[in-house]
Amino acid sequence: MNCGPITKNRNATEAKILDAARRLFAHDTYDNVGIRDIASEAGVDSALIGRYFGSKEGLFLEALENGRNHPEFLLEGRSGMAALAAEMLTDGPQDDDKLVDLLIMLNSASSSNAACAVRDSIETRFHKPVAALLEGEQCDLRARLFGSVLMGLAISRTIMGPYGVPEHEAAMLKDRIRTILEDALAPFPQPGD
Amino acid sequence: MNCGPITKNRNATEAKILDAARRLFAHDTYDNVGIRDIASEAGVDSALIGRYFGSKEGLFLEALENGRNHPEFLLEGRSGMAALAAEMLTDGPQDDDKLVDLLIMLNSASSSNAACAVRDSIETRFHKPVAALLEGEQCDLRARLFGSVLMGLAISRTIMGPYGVPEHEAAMLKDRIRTILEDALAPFPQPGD
DNA sequence: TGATTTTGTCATCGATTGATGACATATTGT
DNA sequence: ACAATATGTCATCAATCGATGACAAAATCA
Repeated sequence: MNCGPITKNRNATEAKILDAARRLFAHDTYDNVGIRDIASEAGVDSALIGRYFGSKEGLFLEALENGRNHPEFLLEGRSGMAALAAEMLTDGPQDDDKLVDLLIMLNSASSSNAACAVRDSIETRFHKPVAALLEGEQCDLRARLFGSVLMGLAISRTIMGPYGVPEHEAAMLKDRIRTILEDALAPFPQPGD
Repeated sequence: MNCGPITKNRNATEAKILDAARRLFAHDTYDNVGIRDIASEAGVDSALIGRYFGSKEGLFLEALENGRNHPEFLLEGRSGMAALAAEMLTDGPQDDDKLVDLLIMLNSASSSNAACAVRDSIETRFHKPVAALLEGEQCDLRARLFGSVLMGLAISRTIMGPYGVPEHEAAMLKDRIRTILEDALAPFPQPGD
């Protein structure tokens, strides 16, 4: 087992950087995460970020698109999607891979420096896939509504801390969140109804 | 009428700064709004911000607490609150005073530099008053849920632009948002139900 | 082993930020 | 009118940011 201190390895270093970046970007804004923070978290020199990823923005984009394309909960159908989201937002480790993808997008959405990239990413990797799962009219609008609500829940959890609810009430909260998210996804009443 | 160019007037200058600050903070993050931006928007020298408000953070706090205490829609009862929020978030001028108070809080919630102040403000000036209007159990939790959803809707509107929906579908969207917000506020089912 | 390339380190750049003291100008009070 | 104060302007500071070139060390290959 070559577990000794393999000192120089580009692939491993890139992975460490990317990992650290995803971890930090999931907990703070694009502007508030510096390349020195990332480098420090990754245990490498900050110059390597520029060398391997071109720029901070390049690293951010990589971190943004490195997640599993189409987060798993998108594959679970409409109500499963809401249920899983509710589950993730109430308990579960905040570093859950499924959440990280979302949080990276959502946290930095309001950083105007990254807004363009984030907006594209949200549109391409979130709204579109979600809308594609829906039936009926106004799929895009309903997908966006779903995303908006989810964004609020995620940011609130990140900023104000987890909802501190006793065990037996957490189930009710999850149910409520699930209801809300399903509401956001539900078709609008049609004239013919 | 003394409408001539009254050149030096501290009160008027402070008001101009505060106005500009509220306008800018309502459209962008705390970190992304510089004191030079504010000064430029207000048409004054940036040094006056430090002189009159102590620091950028001082100005931000002032802008945060300068709003009408208890936004009007908080006085309308639970369903009126949701309805008004839906109205504000879908159409209406984005500079509506009632919205500005909210947007200042919500936009900068994810800026860790202002997070502490914003968290306090959201807690004191939003969650608490909302919770006080509710009946039944878990008022604090339901108020926070309401705030979370509202935050998502507001940020989404700020970042991704207004929901571009045709006139006759906007009503459905407003209805849906109102439903969602009322859901967030509704009491949890009790064991005795 | 010695030459070459890859990988990591360090120092520093220019730009930007919030902040502040020195100075100029207007207002106020006598 | 003149001094005293209040208000506004300007230049500049230290700190931080992302970025980058010069150099050192390790890995690779002949």
